[in-house]
Amino acid sequence: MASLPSILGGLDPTSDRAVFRQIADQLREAIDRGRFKEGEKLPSEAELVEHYGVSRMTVRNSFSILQGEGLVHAEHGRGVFVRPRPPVRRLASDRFARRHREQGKSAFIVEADAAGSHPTVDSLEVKEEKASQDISTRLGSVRRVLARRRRYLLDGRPVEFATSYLPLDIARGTQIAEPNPGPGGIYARLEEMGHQLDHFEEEIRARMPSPSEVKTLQLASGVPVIHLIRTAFDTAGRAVEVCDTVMAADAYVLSYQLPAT
Amino acid sequence: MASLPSILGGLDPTSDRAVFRQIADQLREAIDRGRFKEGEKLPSEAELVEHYGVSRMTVRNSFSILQGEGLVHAEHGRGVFVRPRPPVRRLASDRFARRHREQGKSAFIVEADAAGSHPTVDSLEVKEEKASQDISTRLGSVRRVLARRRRYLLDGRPVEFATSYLPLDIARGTQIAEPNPGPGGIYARLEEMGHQLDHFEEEIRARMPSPSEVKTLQLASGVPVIHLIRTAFDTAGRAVEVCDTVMAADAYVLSYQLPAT
DNA sequence: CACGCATACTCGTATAGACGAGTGGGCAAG
DNA sequence: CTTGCCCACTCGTCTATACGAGTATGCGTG
Repeated sequence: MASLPSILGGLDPTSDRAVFRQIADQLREAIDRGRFKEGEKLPSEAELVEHYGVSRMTVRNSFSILQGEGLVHAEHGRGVFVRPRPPVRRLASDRFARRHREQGKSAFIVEADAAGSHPTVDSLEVKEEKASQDISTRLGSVRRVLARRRRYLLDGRPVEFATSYLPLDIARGTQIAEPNPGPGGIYARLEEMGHQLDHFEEEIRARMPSPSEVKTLQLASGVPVIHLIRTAFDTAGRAVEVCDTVMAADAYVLSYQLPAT
Repeated sequence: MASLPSILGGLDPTSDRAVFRQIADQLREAIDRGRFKEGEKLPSEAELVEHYGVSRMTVRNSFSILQGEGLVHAEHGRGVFVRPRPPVRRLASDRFARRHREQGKSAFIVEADAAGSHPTVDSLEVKEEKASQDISTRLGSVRRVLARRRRYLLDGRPVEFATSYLPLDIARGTQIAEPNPGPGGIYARLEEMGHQLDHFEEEIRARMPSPSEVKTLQLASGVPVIHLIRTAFDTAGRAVEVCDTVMAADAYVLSYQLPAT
């Protein structure tokens, strides 16, 4: 690495911009310019204290800004590193097309294999429970539901946590209530059972994760989540499933096709 | 407000959870439980220093966690407040349907009026410029484009910043190159000019905002942005427009309909 | 009554120091 | 050579203090 002074400038004491912001600005610019590359270690707190002639808390303050922006992450005992951008998963709007259900494996597995990643699914929980107000409304005033929870990982990294809710009168006693719903997933089962699927509605929000989401998805600070709520409707117009998904935003690009009519 | 001890508990010195995290946890829980309501002022730093018997930096550290989560925001000289959740704008997948173009006003104005908000559009800039690598690719290897930039505000609050890019051979010299593209917007003009629209593709990402986005959208800390890139295709299969939009994530819910076929 | 100023309270910025805990490399003992 | 320990370096947590700057309130002056 080049010497610090050649990468980072000095402070402007006449500026009304706070010192820790100036330092953050310089580090951010250096990262943007590629002076520090992905995964690379930034100068240590002590080095920056030396370089800028400020106190350690001021340097830490600068780092915390960059952390909040999702640009860097700190590792205890090792240093502060430029956060690598993980490979993203692209979700296309035809991902639930019937033709994709005809294979044996789930969409997640097929897709990850094709991308050369190693997919895993865990935290499987299937149980009956009371429907929340929101889920009840979306499913048309049901009291209790079958909930299927699972977590998806790519190369060991959790990227998505999803819960499917189905009305009991549809799901109880069927293979949908089993841990393994069989080839093609629950949508294939629903169609076999006569609930011909008509369309899906997806609602998308983005926000910062709750502490429990940080834990479940092992999120670095400064990484938002995409919250997607999908409702599946059958040809009778009935909502037959609601799937609530929380995704690590840095691992996903969602893609949709809209008709112009 | 009830007394502090009745709302916030004490610290657990035996816990290995850091003190500032414990304090953040207690404040978060109090907010979640509604003990502090939206827009309400939290106890001041000094009060919490007193209550917990810790130093001020520790309390500030706790606040900075909650700020990063987007739960609270600080106002210099006033206090720290529970961040109110602003009214959201719902974008439906039929928002570009032809029937919506037949009115004189833009979709944004119509929709906001209906919701009882006061809409504004500003920062209008229309100019020819060199296409970025990405835009060029999306539009099919064009060198230069017409760029239309504008910012949308609801009740004075910026919520969205958008730039449309069009190939010069389509846009140059037409009303699309004027500040006011006329009733129904540029999509209406494109269709009048023979570019019958066939479908749109939208790509959605979520991430933390850059400093310039924080400024333009006046974002509070802890608010991510939704980055949406839409490409419009005509019936000849040509990409006739790319619209790059950055939205304050707390102001939007996107909604899509997908066919099940 | 209206205005302006003093003042107390708020958060913002910065310093200096202390100790703890995780990491990794080097060195010494086996 | 291998093992295990020590040490240097890293970030994590916390205290105590100081001054600055924005806000709001009340009081006194005009």
